[in-house]
Amino acid sequence: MNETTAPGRVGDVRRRNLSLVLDSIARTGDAKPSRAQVAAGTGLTKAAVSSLVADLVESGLVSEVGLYRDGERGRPGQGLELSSRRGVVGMEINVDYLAVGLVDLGGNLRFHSTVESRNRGMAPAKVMERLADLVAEAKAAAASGQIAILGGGLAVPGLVDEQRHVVLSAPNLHWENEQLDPRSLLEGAPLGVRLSNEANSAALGELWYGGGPADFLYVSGEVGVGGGVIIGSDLYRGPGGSAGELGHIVVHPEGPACSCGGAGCLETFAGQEAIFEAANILDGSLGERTEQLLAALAAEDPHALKAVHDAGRYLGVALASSARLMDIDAVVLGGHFAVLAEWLRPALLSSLERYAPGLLDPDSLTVSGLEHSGTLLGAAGQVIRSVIESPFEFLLASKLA
Amino acid sequence: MNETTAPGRVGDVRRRNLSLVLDSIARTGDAKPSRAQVAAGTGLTKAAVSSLVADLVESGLVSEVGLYRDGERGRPGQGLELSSRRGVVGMEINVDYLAVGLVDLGGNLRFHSTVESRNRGMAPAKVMERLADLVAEAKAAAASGQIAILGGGLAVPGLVDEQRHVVLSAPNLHWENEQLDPRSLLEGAPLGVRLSNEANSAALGELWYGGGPADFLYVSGEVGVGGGVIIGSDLYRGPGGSAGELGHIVVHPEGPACSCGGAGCLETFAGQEAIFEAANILDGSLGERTEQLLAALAAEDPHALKAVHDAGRYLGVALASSARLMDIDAVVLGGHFAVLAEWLRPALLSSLERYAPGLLDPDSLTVSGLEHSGTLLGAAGQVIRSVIESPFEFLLASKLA
DNA sequence: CCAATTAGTTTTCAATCTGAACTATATGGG
DNA sequence: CCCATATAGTTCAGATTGAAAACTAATTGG
Repeated sequence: MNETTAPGRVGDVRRRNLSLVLDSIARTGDAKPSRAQVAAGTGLTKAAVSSLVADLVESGLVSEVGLYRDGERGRPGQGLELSSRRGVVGMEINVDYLAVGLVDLGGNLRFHSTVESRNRGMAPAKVMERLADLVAEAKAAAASGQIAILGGGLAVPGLVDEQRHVVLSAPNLHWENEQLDPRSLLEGAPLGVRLSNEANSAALGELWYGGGPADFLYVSGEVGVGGGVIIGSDLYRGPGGSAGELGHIVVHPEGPACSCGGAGCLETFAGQEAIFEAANILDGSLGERTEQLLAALAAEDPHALKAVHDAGRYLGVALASSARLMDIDAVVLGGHFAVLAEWLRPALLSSLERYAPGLLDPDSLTVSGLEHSGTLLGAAGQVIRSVIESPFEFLLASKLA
Repeated sequence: MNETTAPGRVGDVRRRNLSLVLDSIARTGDAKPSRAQVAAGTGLTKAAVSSLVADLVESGLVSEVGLYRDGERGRPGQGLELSSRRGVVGMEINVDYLAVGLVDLGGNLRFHSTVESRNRGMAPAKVMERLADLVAEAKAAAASGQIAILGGGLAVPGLVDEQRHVVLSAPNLHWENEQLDPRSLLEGAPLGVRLSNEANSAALGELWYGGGPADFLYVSGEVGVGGGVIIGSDLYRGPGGSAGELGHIVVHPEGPACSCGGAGCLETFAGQEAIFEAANILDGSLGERTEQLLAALAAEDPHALKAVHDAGRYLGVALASSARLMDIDAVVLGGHFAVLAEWLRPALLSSLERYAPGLLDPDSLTVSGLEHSGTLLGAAGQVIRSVIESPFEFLLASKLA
């Protein structure tokens, strides 16, 4: 007898409606809706919205921004917006860089800083130390902008246990079962720091801040090939929280061994290392090799062209299978794949047409426009969304404090 | 601005709790819990449960079944159960047979009948006519058992549009965009007839009535290879309702053309036709050929052994990819695969170990125990679940009638 | 036969939304 | 300048609903 659902109480109605109102304000975004508009948009009465908004304003999540005047007759409304005085720190640890950003509740990136850092093989504690320096900059920016930091989101290129703050496996960093202490980066932030997977966060960034559709597969070609599955405007995490491993879909049963222990995985054909190797580009940092690859492609070097063509072809195999299995009809390319999109796209589309004809409209294969801030925005966005989805808990916490 | 969520009203609490109570009674199943036990199980007060149960009893969904006595002191409770006087008709159209069953709200199969019928290429209207004869038997059984028929579920081996009652594509029946009128099979049933995919229904049958875990992939080897994805004790349907197409995962990029227009799909290696062909068993009906195959396997015929071994190997490729992508760690084999499990299993397990080492525990690869009634139970079960999940709507409807 | 125990009902209360009436503040025509 | 009109937002009565506690019902066991 699994004791699943909690009983409905009268008070639940308010929890839900607080979230509904907050979400409505968040969606309307720059339009800064009045209470009356929120009422119309949500289906609640003006009376209920007034009462709900009062709580949200008191908690500091929502602020009134002057009068709303549209030339019409009648009393003007008070514009409402998610407070720009509350923010979340987005953080990213990747193989060759660290990045930090400050995102306000409205989703505006108020501060952003990236530093190169060869993190592969570096001890997690050391990396966290470097990250703390960057976070200090973000804190300073928050202080000067009078932005209260509510929490943070930290994205890493690997599987994570969100609850226990453990990086279970990040092969490209050479990390395995590393216990982190991300909370210490932002002491005093009421919502703490949320650990997440880099590709999943990038997918969510695309969804919330990049204009992504309600359902899509996000494929990130970093050193590994990561993925994020967005279904119904939500991240599909899977029962154990590690769904979306597009890089380890088997695309050729006789393919080479993969770092995951399997064989024939997409990553062995379309990972950065695999592409560089096939293109015969072996020297330099990742950034330098990317430059060389782009130059070779521009010069129509046959090795480079074939390397990218093959990557696109196998990416097509993986996406055809995934799209069929999960019934998804849109794909967003990120990371390395976004950079290579021009050359990758034709091979990918023809591969999709071969293995799953008619399944994906070419127009629904798009490239992320967020570039390097997508992961950051997504990591921070998860904390922002958690507030929008359960403001009641936040209200309670802020009332106690 | 997508107008998504409806506002929470005070009355929603009762809707939810009606469902909670009904679900609690359904789960407890044969134990026939008292109101006090339901209260303890749900977290509601006895007062609330009393009031909720009163509505459910009045509607006929729940019945009181005498006194509950356990030898303890104190007033005995009234046992509660889902009414055995309310039933749903499960129906299945498959390539070579038709089946009908009558399932009461408690999930008991009260009547079951199957007839052979070569439906491949037959006009849908003709098939529905034959099905109606079987349904008449089920109606008679319901009448003699004083069971009121609330609705029906009809499963077909193909993609369906549940809302419009259209079979979009059932290649093995040679049906394409066929408009059915399943409602006419059960006129007067308040909940109508729900059209569903065969593999999805079988997966749900396994979940509700076959003891399946909360998360698993169901693979049904019928003429085609179908699949159902169960996540969090619910069917994953996908944005367009056609998720779970395990049969069309690409398992070899140089594989043969598939009936779906693609190439290298699992179905071209592990579908019944493919296995029979590889085993060199070419004559007779599907049932006869299955007998021949089993005999050949028992006789250790090398063609037959290799055919099944290859099917298992490619099934492993597809399951490794799917399990990784969706983060699922259990598999249930149904249909043909259940019949062949003894020979299929070793190849499948070694394939899984090769392509996704450590991902699936061998113990979590199981065989469906429901045999041919799984699909039927699942098809009917969907209607039963819809009542359990929103009894309020049912109460309203039955009050109007 | 009565104390103890458990089941189920009744009563009172608080939370919360709806709907209608009311107040507040703007525009625009005479 | 003033007032009709229109829109925003607030206040208040009414309805629904579950929690909590008191109460009634039915059984066991000494």
